[in-house]
Amino acid sequence: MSTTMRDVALRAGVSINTVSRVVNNYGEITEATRQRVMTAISELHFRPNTLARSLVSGKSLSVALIIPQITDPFFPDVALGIESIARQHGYSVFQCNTEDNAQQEMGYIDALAAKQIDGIIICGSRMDTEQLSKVSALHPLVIVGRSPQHNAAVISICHESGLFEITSHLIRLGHRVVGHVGCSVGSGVERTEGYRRALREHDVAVDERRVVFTSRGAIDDAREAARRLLIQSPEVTAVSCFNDLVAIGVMQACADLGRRVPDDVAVVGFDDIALASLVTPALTTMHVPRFHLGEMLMDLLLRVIADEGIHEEHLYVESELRGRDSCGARRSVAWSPAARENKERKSNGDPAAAAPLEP
Amino acid sequence: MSTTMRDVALRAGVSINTVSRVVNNYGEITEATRQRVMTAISELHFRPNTLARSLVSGKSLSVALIIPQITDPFFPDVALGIESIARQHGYSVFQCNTEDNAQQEMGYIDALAAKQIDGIIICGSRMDTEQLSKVSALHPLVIVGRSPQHNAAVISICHESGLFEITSHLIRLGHRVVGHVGCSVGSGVERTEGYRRALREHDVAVDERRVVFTSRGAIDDAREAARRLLIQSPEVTAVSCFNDLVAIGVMQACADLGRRVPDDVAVVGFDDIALASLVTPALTTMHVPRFHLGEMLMDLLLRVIADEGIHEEHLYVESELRGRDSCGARRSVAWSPAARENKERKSNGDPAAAAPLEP
DNA sequence: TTGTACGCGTTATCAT
DNA sequence: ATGATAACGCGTACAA
Repeated sequence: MSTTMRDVALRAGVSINTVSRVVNNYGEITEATRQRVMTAISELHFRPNTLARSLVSGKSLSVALIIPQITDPFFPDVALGIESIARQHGYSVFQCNTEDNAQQEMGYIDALAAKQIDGIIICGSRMDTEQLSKVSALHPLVIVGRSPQHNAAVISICHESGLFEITSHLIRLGHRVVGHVGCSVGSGVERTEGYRRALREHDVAVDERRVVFTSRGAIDDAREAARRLLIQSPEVTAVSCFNDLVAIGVMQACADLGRRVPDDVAVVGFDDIALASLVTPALTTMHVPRFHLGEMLMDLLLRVIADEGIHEEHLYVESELRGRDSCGARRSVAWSPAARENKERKSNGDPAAAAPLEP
Repeated sequence: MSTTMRDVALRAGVSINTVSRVVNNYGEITEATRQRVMTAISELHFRPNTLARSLVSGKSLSVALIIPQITDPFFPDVALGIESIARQHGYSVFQCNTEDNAQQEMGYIDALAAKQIDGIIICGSRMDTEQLSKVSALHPLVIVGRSPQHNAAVISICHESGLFEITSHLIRLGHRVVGHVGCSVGSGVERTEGYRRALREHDVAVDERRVVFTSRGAIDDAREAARRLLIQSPEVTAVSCFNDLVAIGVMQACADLGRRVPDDVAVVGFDDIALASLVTPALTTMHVPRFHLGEMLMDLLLRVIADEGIHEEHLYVESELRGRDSCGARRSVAWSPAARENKERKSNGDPAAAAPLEP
């Protein structure tokens, strides 16, 4: 067992209380005794027992980060931002992967409550709105990326408007038959809705046969789903996707079927994970500032913890179009004069790279 | 504040002790009182306070995972394996990113000790051998990927023999001028040594001007380093790398300098992160079973925790050659008849894919 | 300025 | 079979 305040007190010839005072810089002490205590502390390598401290204070100085899949490259960046702010404030972070399983997510929340966690951050929850409300009523909680009203603190990525923007981008490039590979869980619903709105607002027909879904947003699933889409609706000239991983699956499906990207099919993603700029062709996508999102999440959680009681607050992180090569030139189209010029440049970059669209 | 055993005891009309008994299935109790307590527990939603429990038991049921960079795709897989086993045994995992900083690493260890952590897993430590020994003497510790003797429990990736194997693979393909982009920290030293041994054992001259280093094993650094290498030693026809990220940096540098991969320069990586099979050309690399490594680490840590006292044990995880496209055909070389055949196939796959080499 | 005593929520030893 | 009671290590009114 490690050394306790008792040991230090004995060694320094003072009471336990005095030790506590110097450890916490509280009350008044003679410089002499403070020194005696200090040396005793360092001689014995004393570290206050956080457990005992937490037991009396009621604060454990630890929070939990619940994510569906740490292996999805989206989350590590967020996790790093969270940990960075947490560290600065003396908080530790429990890592909780739910493996996309709502059951496991609830199991974690239960276990964490028993651990006297001070707060919880949930990214990409697999629970429903009602469950989240309940959790929010019981624990300081910050969630990311769901609809606004949870009587909770939430930071949203602009899913709907993001997919609206990038799908609009495809339409402006001249595409009239735009498919979509979505995700049936989490933020997938909102993102797909943005796709639909873009088509509607630009008077492009929405045909639900050109919309397919993956259940996990993983590359392999997407490859299969995209294969179905491209075979059933070979007329699509562009595909907007739930996220970058899905987009990469779509590009693989294109390769499988002998369709060239971007010449035959333009593909766009979402999130701008590192992978997006490394695949060939480099993926046009919406950049989401993930590290910063993590920082915002932890900052907000600290405020929620400080306020006792329900803390309703809703923030947004803006995403930003990153034009690359995967939706480069469009085949000649009467509609857009720009398309002609683009054709000359072949797939040498997306026009948006030069002139980003306004939101 | 949450409900305590006291509350339950009051409600059920029994003593606190009795509640403790039913919660922990210990001692003998009448079925009647057990039921009374059980209903009180569920009515009040009682969860035992882990902090208090830990304070008396001396075990916190939580461990820490220390890694240099969660954003390096190598680590999330390991983390997932660790968490998977940890969960099964009721342990929680603290996430600790050191940002490649030994100082921060030590800071974490200090803080964790105060948190009464039951054990620590360190991947890719930035501390030196002596510091690690000290830590190992103080806490149940498992480390990964350093030299055998730390009077600690360690699981090693076969760095040296892995790079030996893959570099040998390049030589067998006919390459006689093989460069190397290494990493100056962590396991980089051993890996580079494997590269050197491969050259020596195959009677290929080792020329240190063809060896350059990155300080972090990141893509951008590697791109710069490789640029230097390719300009200073344009005669190299193959490059073996510290890891996949570095290999990708090397491929980028090749693109920058107009050298084609694999036609002009063959490139091989290490680790087989998801990215490796997604870049173009797909990267030939050594596959490291990361999830399984994570499982082994946590299993071992549990044994270390069970044994009190120093636990010396040394396990290995084998890596395995994954032949892909990045070191495909070799230009005609008198030495190897196979090279000729390969030439016909162009870069349609690495020979190793069909016939993996024996270790 | 310093020490005493009690409580945080639980487990465990000893009575009853 | 159940109930007092004393730890576990620390914070903090309150007393000295």
